[in-house]
Amino acid sequence: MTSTYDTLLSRLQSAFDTLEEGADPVLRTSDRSDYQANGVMALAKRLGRPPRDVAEEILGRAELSGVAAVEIAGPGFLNLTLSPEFLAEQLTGLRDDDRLGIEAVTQTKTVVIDYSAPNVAKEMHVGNLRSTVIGDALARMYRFAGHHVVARNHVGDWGTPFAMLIEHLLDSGEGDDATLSIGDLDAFYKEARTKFDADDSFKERSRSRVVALQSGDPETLRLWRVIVDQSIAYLDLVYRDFGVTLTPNDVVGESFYNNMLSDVVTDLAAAGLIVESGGALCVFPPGFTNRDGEALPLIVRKSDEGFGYAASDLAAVRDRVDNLHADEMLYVVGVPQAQHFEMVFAVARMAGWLPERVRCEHVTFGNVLGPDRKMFKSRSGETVKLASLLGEAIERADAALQERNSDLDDAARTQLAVEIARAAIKYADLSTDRHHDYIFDLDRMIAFEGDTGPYLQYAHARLRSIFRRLGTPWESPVVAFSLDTPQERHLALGLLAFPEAFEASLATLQPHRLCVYLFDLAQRLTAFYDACPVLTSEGVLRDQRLALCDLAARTLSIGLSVLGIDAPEKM
RNA sequence: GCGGCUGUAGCUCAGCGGAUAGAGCAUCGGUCUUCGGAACCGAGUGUCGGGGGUUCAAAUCCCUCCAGCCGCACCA
Repeated sequence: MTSTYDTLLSRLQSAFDTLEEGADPVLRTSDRSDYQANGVMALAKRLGRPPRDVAEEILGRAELSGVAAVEIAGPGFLNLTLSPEFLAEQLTGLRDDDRLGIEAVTQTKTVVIDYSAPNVAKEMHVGNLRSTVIGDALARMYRFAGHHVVARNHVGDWGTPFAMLIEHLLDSGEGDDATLSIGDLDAFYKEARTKFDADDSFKERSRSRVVALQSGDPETLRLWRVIVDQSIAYLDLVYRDFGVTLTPNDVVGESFYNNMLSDVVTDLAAAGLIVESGGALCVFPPGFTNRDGEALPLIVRKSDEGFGYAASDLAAVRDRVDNLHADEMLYVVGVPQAQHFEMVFAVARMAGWLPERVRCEHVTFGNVLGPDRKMFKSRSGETVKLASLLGEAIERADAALQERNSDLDDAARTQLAVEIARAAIKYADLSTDRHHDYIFDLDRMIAFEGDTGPYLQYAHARLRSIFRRLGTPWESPVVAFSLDTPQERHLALGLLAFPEAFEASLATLQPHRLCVYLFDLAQRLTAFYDACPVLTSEGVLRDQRLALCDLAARTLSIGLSVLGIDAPEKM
């Protein structure tokens, strides 16, 4: 079905086109009418005519009869009020559409989304939260839109940190390495790090160990494998706990690109892009300077002949374009890496590895802050582990559920607590503009009131309970939606706006737009719910209201699931 | 120094070229003998960091200043 917005837009567009080809009607939802078109003023300006005049002419040419009533207001706004017939028709269209008006794309693209990317030797912590949550939401949204998503979890399983770990492992005696738990590894990593920072000879040995790793020394690789295997198994558990779609198959870490790194250098050299500087092999993409105003290099091979992460990132670009046939590549990585990615993309373009047709974007995000507005840390000043974050959220959700003395048994209640906890954490992360930092406040995000994940889940569960109370399976009858109360109409308009909200959210890679939409819908819903009796109403009115409830429940369910948030049937 | 990001109601955040700047929380006041009250309705508060400029129209675009955060060659 054609969405309400698209229908209006195309009608208006035809009329605008007759005055100036391609003139933008600037169609928006409105608080003064259902929709408003603001494009007349700009057009009139270009035409050198009085705006209201132009508005009249557009009105005369737009085929809107049966669709919307239009009024010219103020300097030349077009205020559109949807006709009852059109509203009813659109709602009927939604009723029969599993996708609620969101059409699957006709051209399926292969979209490679690089996200999460923890370090395999460490436990996952808040620093990994946003990439994981935002990336997973984008992956789900792309899939729903009908694209082919290839998730890549570019874990840090290579290079100096790993060399450092192996070196430390040798120092302290390997022992029964097969029993190294991830908790041990985390402590182990910290020890190694401390030693690396304090001890120059250890640092040197680590650097040589990188080379051994990169050149495939068997003993080095054996130790490496031990650590990696355990880490991947651990990561999988965390992703499952959080309801993240990443699997071990998506783990394609830095190590994967190891055997492509020398080709990166050779091919860059062949293209005449490599410059040696201070013993390192570099590419100088134009437009990047350091603090002294000198050209800034992208170091592809370090002076110790080890490869840096620029090399593996370049190899990854080639792999994704050549072997995965990516039409679009997203890197969900924090903003501090902005310059690095700009340089990598620039070099890839210079080398001809990244064709113009491939959209390649660094999807940045801000920091997670504590209540003091500084980087979120535990009371003791340590980074907070995702497992403990979720654990605490689950405890609180569970406690809240127990207070409501529901009829759930322990197992069901615990499961529900998990779903609520995930929703709280994910929604808090997704619902603000990803560019901004946000303050992590568990009390607020897990509240059942306000703009929170649990509130949206509850809105959905309330609807589902209505249908449960019916006692018999309900199938939406053909109803003539008449929408006689303002709340019904308001809700209906909200339901019809789902496609544009979804599409805008996806097009801008900003999941928070979908969150804003869903919260607004939930508010319309509760207002409706309060003003319009459903089960106690009768006849066609009851059918109509049930149909609205059904649509709202489906919209919330799809909207939440596409964000990676569960929509429980019962709360 | 250069570059980037951020500065909107007491707090947390939407809005990013359109008509009186919105929501949640908190505060205050109401509603309803609940189709699940984990509800609804109403009220108040804003130099949209400051100052210039562009525009019929600026929180939104440009310049500048202030404040804060981040990045700026061999750690990823």
